[in-house]
Amino acid sequence: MTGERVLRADAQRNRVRVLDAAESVFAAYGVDVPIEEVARTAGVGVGTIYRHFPNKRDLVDAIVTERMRRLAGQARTRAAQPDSLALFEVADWIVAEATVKKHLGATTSTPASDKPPALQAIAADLRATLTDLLTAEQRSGTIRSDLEPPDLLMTLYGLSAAAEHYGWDETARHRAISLAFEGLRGR
Amino acid sequence: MTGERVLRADAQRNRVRVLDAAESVFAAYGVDVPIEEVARTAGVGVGTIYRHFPNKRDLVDAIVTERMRRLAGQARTRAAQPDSLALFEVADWIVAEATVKKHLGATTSTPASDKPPALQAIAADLRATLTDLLTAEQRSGTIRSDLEPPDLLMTLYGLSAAAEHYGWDETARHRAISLAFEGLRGR
Amino acid sequence: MTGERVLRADAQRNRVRVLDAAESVFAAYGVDVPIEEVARTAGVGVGTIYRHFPNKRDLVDAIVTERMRRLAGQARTRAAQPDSLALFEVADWIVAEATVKKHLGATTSTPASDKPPALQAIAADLRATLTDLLTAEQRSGTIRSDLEPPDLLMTLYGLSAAAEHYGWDETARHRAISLAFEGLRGR
Amino acid sequence: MTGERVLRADAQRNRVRVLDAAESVFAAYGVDVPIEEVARTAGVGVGTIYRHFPNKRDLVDAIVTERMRRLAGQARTRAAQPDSLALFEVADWIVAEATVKKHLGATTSTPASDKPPALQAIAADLRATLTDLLTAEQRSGTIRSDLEPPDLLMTLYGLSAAAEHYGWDETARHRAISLAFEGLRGR
DNA sequence: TATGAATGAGCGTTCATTCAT
DNA sequence: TATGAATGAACGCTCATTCAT
Repeated sequence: MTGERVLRADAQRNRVRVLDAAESVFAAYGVDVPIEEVARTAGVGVGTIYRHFPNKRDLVDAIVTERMRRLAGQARTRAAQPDSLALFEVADWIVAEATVKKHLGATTSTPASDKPPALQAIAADLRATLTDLLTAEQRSGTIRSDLEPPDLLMTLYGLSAAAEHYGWDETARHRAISLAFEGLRGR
Repeated sequence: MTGERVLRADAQRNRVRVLDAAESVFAAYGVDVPIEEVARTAGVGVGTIYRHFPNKRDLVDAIVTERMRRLAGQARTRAAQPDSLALFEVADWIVAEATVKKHLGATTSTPASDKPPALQAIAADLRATLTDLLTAEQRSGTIRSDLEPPDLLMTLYGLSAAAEHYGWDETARHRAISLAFEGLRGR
Repeated sequence: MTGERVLRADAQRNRVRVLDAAESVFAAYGVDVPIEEVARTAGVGVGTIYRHFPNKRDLVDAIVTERMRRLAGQARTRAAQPDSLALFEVADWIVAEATVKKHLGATTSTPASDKPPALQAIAADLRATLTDLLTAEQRSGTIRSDLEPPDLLMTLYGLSAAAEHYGWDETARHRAISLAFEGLRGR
Repeated sequence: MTGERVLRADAQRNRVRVLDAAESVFAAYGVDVPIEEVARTAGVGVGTIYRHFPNKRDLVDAIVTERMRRLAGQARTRAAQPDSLALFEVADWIVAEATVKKHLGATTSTPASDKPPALQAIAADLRATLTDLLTAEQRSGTIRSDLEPPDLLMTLYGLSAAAEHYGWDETARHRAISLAFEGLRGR
C-alpha cells in the first residue's frame, strides 16, 4: 500500500511535469507542436504522456482546465469582497491569461459543448462569478443597467484575443481594458 | 488571340471556382483542411489548384488578399464622403468580414512581415483609411482626442475575433460595435 | 497536297526544335527534368512534344538514337579508310559524346533489349564497325590478338562513364584514351 | 541499464534490416525506388526508416558510407604489407563493390562536396591509400612514373561503372582490371 | 510502470500524360 | 494542329498513437 502510494506520488509528479512542459511549449509554439517536443521538454517519454492523457486533445484540455480552475477560484475569492475595482481586476486576470492559442478565452465564453464536463463546469462557475460582479456594478450604477452578461463575456473574449495577438504587456492591457470598460460604463 | 482569350477564360473560371471553394471550406473547417478537400469541393483535381497557387499558403493569402482588397476599396470610397456614420459603417464591414480563421483581422491590424507584399500594401491602405476616419471624428469631437490609431485597430481586431467566434448576425454585430465605440467616444 | 507538305515542314521544324531543346536540357540537368522544362526551352507546348513523342522515354530514345546515328555514320566512313589512327579517333568521338546521363554509352555497348529496334540496329552497326577496326588493328599488330570485341566495348563504356563523370575536356580525354589503349596494345 | 541495452539492440537490428533492405532494393531497382518499397522489403513501416534516417538522401549516404568504410579499412590494412599484388587486389575489391548506382565509385573518386563529412573523410582516406600504393608501385618500377593519382582514380571509376553495367563476375572483372593495368604499367 | 521505437494514415507537392479549346 | 490547363497517381515526409521491452 505504501509502495503504491510512492508510485502514485511519482506518477503525480510526472503529471505535473508534463502539464508544465506542455503549457510552456504550447504557449511558445502553438498547440500544433508535436507531442514528442512536449515529452522532450518534460524529460519523459511520449508513452508517459499518453499514460496520463489518452490523447493530445485531452492534454490541451487539461491545461486549459487547470488555468481556468485557478482563474475561477481567484475570481470567486475576489468577488466575495466586491468593491469598485473587483470587476476590472478579474477582467485583467482573464485577459492576462489569454495566451495558449486563445483556447482559454474560447472556452471561457461559451458553453462549448465539445469540451470535457469538468471544464464546462468551471467555465460556468467563472461565468457566474462574472455575472455576479456585473450585477453588483450595475446595482451601484457604474455599469449601464441595460447590459447583459453576454455583453461582458464577448468583451472579454475580444480583449483576450487581442491580448494574445498583440502580446500586450500590463500597460497595454490596462489601457485596452479601460477603453472597453468605458463603453460598458455608459454616460 | 481569340483562342488565347477562351483558354484564359476557362482557366480564370477554374481559378474562381478554386478560390470560392477554398473560401467556404476554410471558413467551415479552418485552413488546416487538406487541399484535397478544397479540390473536391471545387470539382477539380489537386493539380489544378497547384497550377493556380504554387502552394497552400499562397492560396490562403490569395483569399485574404481578395477580401481585403474589396474591403479597402469600399472603405476608401466611403471615407471620401465622410460623415458621422462613416467610421461606424467601415468598422461594421470589417467586423462582418471576420470569418476565415481570423486571418483577415490579423492582417488588417499588423504590418505582418511574413505576408506577401501585395497584401501588406492593401492592409496598409486600409489602416491609412481608418486613421483618416479616426482623425476626422476626433476633429469633430465625436471621438476622444487622446486615442491613437492602434487603439482603433486593436478594437477592431477584438471585435472581429469575437464576431468569428460567436458567429454574430447583423444585430449582434451592431450592438457589439456600438458598445465598443461608446468607449472610444469618451464622456 | 502542297498544304499538307507545308504542315509537315512545320511539324518537322518543331520536332527538331524539341529534340534540340531536350538534348541541351537533359545534358544540363539530367533526364529527370520535367517535360515542361523541355517545352519551355523549345518554345512549344507540352502537347506538341507529346504529339511527336508518345512519352518521355521515346523522347530520350530519339535523342540517343540521333546521336548514335551520327556517330555510327561517322565511324563507318572513317573505317572505310582505315589507318593506324582510325580506331583511336572513333573511340575519341564516342567518348566525347558521353554526356546525356550515360545513356549513350549504355546503349552503345549492349544489345539493350528494351531499346527501340531502330536504336538497336544502329548500335549493332556501330559495334560492327568497331569490330572491324579492332580486327584491322590486330591484323597490323598494333592490338593484342587475344582481345575480343567485348573487351573494346567495355573499355569504351568505362571511358565514357568517366568522361561524363569528370567532364573531361579534349586533353583529359586523349590522355585517358591513350592510357587505356596502352593496355589494349599489349607489350 | 540492461533495459536500455535491450531496446538499443532491437532498434539496432531494425536499423540493420533497413540498411540491408535498402542496399538490395537500391542495387536491384536503383535509388529512385520509393522508400515504401524499402520499408516493405525490410518488413517495417516507413516511419521506422525515417526514425533511423532523417531523409532518403541520408539513407543512401549511409549505405555508401558503410560500404566505403569497409573498403577503406581493408585497403589500408592491405597497404600496410605492400607487395606486387597489393594494388591489384585493392582495385579488385573496389570494382567488385561497384553496385549501388555507381554512387560508391562516384564518391571514391571525387571530393564530392555535397556528401556528408564522414563519407568525405573516408573517401579521402581511401584515396590516400591508393596514392600510397601507386607510389610504391612506381618506386618498384611496375607502374609508369609519369602517372598521377587521378589517372588511377579515373581508371577505377571507369572499371567500376563498367562492372556495374555489365554485372561482371570475378573472371570478367579480373580480365578487365588486368587489361586496364596493362596500360598503367607502360612498356 | 516508463520508455521510445514502430506504425501507418494522411498531407503537401510534383509531374507524366490527357484532353478541351 | 498546337496549346497549355487539368488530372491524379505517386512520392517524401510527419506525427498521433500503439506496443514491445
